[in-house]
Amino acid sequence: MTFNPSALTQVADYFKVLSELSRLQVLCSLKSGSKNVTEIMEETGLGQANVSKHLKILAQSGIVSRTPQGVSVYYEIVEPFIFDLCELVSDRLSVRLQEQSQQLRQLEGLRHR
Amino acid sequence: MTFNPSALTQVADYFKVLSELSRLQVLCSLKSGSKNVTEIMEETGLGQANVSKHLKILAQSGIVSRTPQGVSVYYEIVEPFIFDLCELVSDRLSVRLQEQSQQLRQLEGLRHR
DNA sequence: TAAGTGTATTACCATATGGCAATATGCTAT
DNA sequence: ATAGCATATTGCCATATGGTAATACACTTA
Repeated sequence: MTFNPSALTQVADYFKVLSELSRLQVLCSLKSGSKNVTEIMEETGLGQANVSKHLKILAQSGIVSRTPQGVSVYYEIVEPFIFDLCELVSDRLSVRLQEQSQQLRQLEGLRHR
Repeated sequence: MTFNPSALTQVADYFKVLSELSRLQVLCSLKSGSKNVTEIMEETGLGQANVSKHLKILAQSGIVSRTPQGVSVYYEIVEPFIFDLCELVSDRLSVRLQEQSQQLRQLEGLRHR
């Protein structure tokens, strides 16, 4: 246990924010730049209250920023770091699949002896 | 939305596994090497049923391996990659704190003009 | 000021999940 | 075979959380 409990808790909470499909969808829709709630709704297909709730969580966790602008409110990624995390995980999952199919092929080879 | 929904779901699920303090504690206790359930219980202070349940989740998600050995069952990290993820997040959180205290100092400086 | 638009909040439901006690299962040794 | 230990599973409870409809709030424009 090289991590202390408090730090571990913070790490867990960070992962928790990224552990919901809807939030990842919101983040991905913000990847191409600042957007307001309506635009995010349209791009993700999520409901208004839902998007608002998720944006609040993302803003509170410091991943996106919130800037009211006239009638609407624009949100923007302030921690592109999260996309690095997502890509690392995504890559790792790809590698897994490759390894699995590799093992499958080896099994197939054995069967035909 | 450069990610497709299916891949995003898998990424979210991966983060979900890492988003619980108890599971991170179990993983950290395994960082120093293979351990059985009792050892993990002692090191983490978690209950037996609890540890067993979390280990099942970790094994199913392919992060740890399970090898029965006599009376006991040994678990082992098979994806050290997760520690990279944790460190990245931990580092990012540290940087945040530094930035915040930096901003605080700047505010202090302004107040004393 | 009133109407309209965009966003936030509230209330509610359904579901998921962590923790725990009790029980079941599995292995070992006597 | 039986007793004993280690692990897994089950059932239960409390809590947390996502989704949605309804409502409240904020800003703009006529």
